[in-house]
Amino acid sequence: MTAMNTPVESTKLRLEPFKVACSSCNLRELCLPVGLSRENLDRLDTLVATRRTVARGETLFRSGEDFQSLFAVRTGFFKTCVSSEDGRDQVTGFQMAGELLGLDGIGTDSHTCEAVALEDSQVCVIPYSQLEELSREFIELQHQFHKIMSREIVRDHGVMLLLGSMRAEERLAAFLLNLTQRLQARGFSASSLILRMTREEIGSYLGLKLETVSRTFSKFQDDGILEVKQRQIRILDQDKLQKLVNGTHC
Amino acid sequence: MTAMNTPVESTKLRLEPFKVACSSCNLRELCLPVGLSRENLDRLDTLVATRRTVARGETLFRSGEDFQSLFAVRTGFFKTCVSSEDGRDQVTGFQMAGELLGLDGIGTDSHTCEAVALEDSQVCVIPYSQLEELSREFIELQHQFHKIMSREIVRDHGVMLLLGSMRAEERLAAFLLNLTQRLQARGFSASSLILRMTREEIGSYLGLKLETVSRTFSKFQDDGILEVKQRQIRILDQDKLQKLVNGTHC
DNA sequence: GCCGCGTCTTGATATGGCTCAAATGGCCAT
DNA sequence: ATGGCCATTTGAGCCATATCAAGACGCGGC
Repeated sequence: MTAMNTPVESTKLRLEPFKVACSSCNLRELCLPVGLSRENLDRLDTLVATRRTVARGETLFRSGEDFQSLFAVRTGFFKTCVSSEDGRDQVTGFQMAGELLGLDGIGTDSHTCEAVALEDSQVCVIPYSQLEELSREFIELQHQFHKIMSREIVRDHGVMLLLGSMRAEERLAAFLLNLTQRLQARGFSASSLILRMTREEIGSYLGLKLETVSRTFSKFQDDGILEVKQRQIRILDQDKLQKLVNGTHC
Repeated sequence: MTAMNTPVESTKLRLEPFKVACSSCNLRELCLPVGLSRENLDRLDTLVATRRTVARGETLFRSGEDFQSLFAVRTGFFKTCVSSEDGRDQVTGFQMAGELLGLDGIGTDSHTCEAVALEDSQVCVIPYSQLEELSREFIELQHQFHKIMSREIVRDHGVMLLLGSMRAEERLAAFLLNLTQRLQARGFSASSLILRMTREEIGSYLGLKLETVSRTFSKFQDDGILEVKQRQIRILDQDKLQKLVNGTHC
């Protein structure tokens, strides 16, 4: 997919100065511009003026780095990870087109997690101080921004529920349903997807070891719930997946 | 402690119309007013005009309820829980004086978790639409509010790390250190505390069963790390606790 | 086409935390 | 003080997932 830009010297920050407009972006119904009027959309365009390309495997920002901007995923796929002093780390989320990265940095003016591209990606750069300024001027932007932050908190609570009280099969089922739901909202198939992350990354997100993730995929396949060909997944029985999540397993 | 108001008909919503001022509140350095100038503090006072008393065991808001206001804990102690359709539930946090409740409601205009008082408590009511309005007027309020939301996200990521990758002892150690840190910031002892929640609630928060929590407390006592008398905890060896969290156990 | 490496699968075994069960202790209402 | 109830502790056995290990698969580079 997303076969863009030939590989160049990595780590080098690549900004695209050409004008990229929220007002004409096909993600505007999913992203920050939700709810903005035509005219306010134009104002937003003055703010979101640059894009940045991040090659697969590269880091958009790291823990400890100065926080300056939020990023909206334009194309591609990211993971975010936190790590403790002793080197343990935990994937805290996977982000796809239209989703915001960097909200963690606002609280302390420096990032507390790192964001890594899982495929060649492009993000829109949203300078935070300008976003604050603009959101003081029009209420819909303020509103939408607050909603996005709040939903991130709610999402996190959902992950806590998953990590705190679900068994391996339930976790993986919940994960797959969540992914497909989000993909579907972006116009992709509800039943067929390509995983952009490794079993280990899925495991980290779900609080499981990669072997357990792999075994659970195999079990789902044996049970006729999924067809698994490496990272290519087809969902054969959405109902069973849903029932697993709802704890209808006893 | 906090021996206030004699028990009355519960569930009944109790508002205190008398003027309560952020500007003279001893929590203003921990709470929403952080960073506000004298004069802006006065403006904030016009917004935060009522308090609400919540008796131990009562609910401040429930999942599904309309979201109208945020709440700042003035005195007392709360837990927040989310629950899945199948009745599983998960404590997502414990809140003490100066901390905000209700941020989950912004995203969908209705609460997605419930907040229960673990002791007789009092909260300041912060009407959300007025908060938005006022934070469009002065930047410091906007800034502080955003920081609070962002820190909640960062806190949640920390809990994910805990739930996803720590063992029981590490979880409990991290929990105790976090509690004492926050209590200390409020002028309480760093080494002695009274738990306001049951073993089961701690377990839910930490993704453990109550028996495991109890056993781990006992083990910490045997190891000379804690003195445990029911809910009264004294920390005898803060260093060992810290080392447990940092994974220096191998 | 073949090699090498990273990813994934699968098996065997170990174990941390869960489950079930019973006993103890505190506290409130009488 | 007494009884009853809820929270807590503790024990014994079990199970889900981790760990360790080996092999298979697939992909990019030569």
